[in-house]
Amino acid sequence: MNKYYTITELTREFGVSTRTLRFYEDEGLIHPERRGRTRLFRPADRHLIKEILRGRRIGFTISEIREIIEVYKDPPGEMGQLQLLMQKVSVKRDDLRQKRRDIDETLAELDNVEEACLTRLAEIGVGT
Amino acid sequence: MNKYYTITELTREFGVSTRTLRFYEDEGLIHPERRGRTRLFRPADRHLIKEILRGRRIGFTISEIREIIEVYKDPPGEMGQLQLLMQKVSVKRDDLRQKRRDIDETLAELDNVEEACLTRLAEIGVGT
DNA sequence: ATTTACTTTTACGTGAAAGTCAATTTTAGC
DNA sequence: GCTAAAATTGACTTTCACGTAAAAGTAAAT
Repeated sequence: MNKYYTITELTREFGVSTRTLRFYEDEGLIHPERRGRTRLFRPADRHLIKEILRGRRIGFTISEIREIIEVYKDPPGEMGQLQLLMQKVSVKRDDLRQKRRDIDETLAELDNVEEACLTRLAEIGVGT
Repeated sequence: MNKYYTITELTREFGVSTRTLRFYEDEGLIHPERRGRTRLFRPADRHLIKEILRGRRIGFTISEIREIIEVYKDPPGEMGQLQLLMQKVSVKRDDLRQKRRDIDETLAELDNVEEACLTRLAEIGVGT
């Protein structure tokens, strides 16, 4: 047992290229095992990839993602580092909340666009 | 009356560079007036910039933003175009909803990180 | 008149995040 | 054991969204 995934299985599941996953490894985001030179991805890697892609979708940079991952791996033991981290968390939180507002506003605008479309369609529809 | 803004006024207000605003003009997102060669921004331009930056924050590309702006300027009169547009709107909406979920999940994770930090701080605090 | 503070255009540069291509292995299926 | 499919590395290329530097024009204040 102890399931392994090949790289292409994961590229298919997540809709990314092999280059992308290798890139993430080069960048130190994931550390798949090896059998010879071939990468073997464990469920934990798969899960991590999922989180990386989520971070990517909301606009985190690779190094921001790496930073978060490393905090999970080993949270800083030193006082100053901890405080710095907490500041960053706070900034990120504000950033994400702003993004949420932006999204909500944009969703509302999309509703407007759609309504305008429907109106237009009705006009045209009647005319023909 | 009829207020004008200079380019640096706006860069200061929005925290972007002059290069950015000129770039947006090159890309056809804004069309400030001119006195001689100097750009004069009207309130409408200012408002548009605000929307551009909002689009940017949630990860729209320049051409996506341009597309939205042009829809506002003149909504397509042709049936096929309208339907295409509505499809795009629908896709965008799904995309934004996904992003909102991503954000909520990440906010929850940030809470975890913060709690871990606080726990750590307490441990260290007690020890010293 | 000169300084100071902006503003302009043109053009090349940059960093992030991959994409693409080529030239080898490696592995799996028979 | 062979061959086709899959995986590897490495180098080069691309796209996006500006940054940066140079050279020059404008405008108001001193």
